[in-house]
Amino acid sequence: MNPSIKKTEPVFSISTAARLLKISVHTLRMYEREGLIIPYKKKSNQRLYSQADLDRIQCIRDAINQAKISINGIKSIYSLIPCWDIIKCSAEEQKECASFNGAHNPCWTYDHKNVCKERDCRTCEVYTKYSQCGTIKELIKSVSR
Amino acid sequence: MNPSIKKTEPVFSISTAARLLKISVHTLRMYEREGLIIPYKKKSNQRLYSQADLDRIQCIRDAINQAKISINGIKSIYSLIPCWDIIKCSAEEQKECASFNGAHNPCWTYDHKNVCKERDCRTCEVYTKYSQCGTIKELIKSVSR
DNA sequence: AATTGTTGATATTTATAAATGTCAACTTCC
DNA sequence: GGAAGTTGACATTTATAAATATCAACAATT
Repeated sequence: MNPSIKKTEPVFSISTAARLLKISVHTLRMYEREGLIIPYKKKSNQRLYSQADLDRIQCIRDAINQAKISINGIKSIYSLIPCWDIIKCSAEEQKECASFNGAHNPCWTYDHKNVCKERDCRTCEVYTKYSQCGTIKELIKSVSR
Repeated sequence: MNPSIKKTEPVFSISTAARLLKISVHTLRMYEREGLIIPYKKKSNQRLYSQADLDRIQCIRDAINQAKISINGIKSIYSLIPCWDIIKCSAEEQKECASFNGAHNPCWTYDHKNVCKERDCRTCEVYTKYSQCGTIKELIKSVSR
C-alpha cells in the first residue's frame, strides 16, 4: 500500500471495497444500515471507504462468520463501549445521554447532544478504537482501576 | 412465591424449570453446554434450578428471541465482564488468567487458578451479577472512573 | 451523450443457529 | 419394584439471520 496515503483517508469506492473484502456491495450497505460502519459520503451521497474502514469491516465479518456473533450481538457489544469515559462527558451530560442510560445500540446510531454534537462520529475515538478486532475488552480494562 | 425460600436456593427440577420457562429440557441443557448457565448439581448429577437461575435464563431467552443476539454473542458479552476488578485479583494473577488476557468466552467456562480456584462460579459475583437483564453496562460504569 | 457505477427499496435465496426428537442407561421416589 | 423423571449422545427439524437478486432513478467518467 502507498504509505503516503493515510489509513483513514476515504479513497475506495463501494465496488472497490467490496472487491477487496470479497463481499457484495449489498452487504456493505447492509452493515451501514445496521449501524456497524460509517463510510465517508461525498456531496453526491456516494460512499468512500478508507483502509481503516476495510480493516474494521473485516473484523465485523470475522465476528459474524468465524465467531458466529449475530449483527445484533455486535451492536450490543459496541453499545458497551464506555464512551462517557473516552470523551469525558460531564455528569450533567451523562444524565440526558441515551448511550449512557442503558442503550442497546452503538452510541453513534443515536442523535447527539452536548459534547458529542460537535463531533463527527466517523472520526470519533469511540467509533475508531474498534477498527482493530477485539479491542473492546482492552478498552474496558483501561478505564477500570 | 414463598418468601422463606431464598432466590438462590436450588429447588426446581429440570422439568419444572422447563415448564415454568415454557421451554424444553433440551434447551436448558443446551444453554448449560454452551456455558451460559451453571445449574446446581446433586451428588447424583441431576440438575436443580433456583429462582435466580430462572430469572437469568429468562434474560438469556429475551436476548436470543427479542434482541436477536446469538448464543455466541451472549458468550462474548459475558466475556467482557471485568471479573479482574470484581474479585480484585492481583496483577500477578491477571498475568496468567485466560479471562483477563483476551478470552472470548465467559470466565466461568475456563479452568481456574489463584483466587478463582477457591470460588464456586455458580455463587461468584461475576456470574450472579448478570442474573438481572442488562446489568453489564452498569457493571462497566461502576468500575470506570 | 453514452457507458459504467451508485443509490435506496423491495423481494428472494441460502446458510445455519436454535430448538426438538429419539434413544438406552441410570435415578428417584411412591 | 415399578412408574416417572433424568442423563448424555446423536440425529433431525424449523425458524430466521445473512447474503443476494432485481429494479428504476440518479451520478460519474470518458
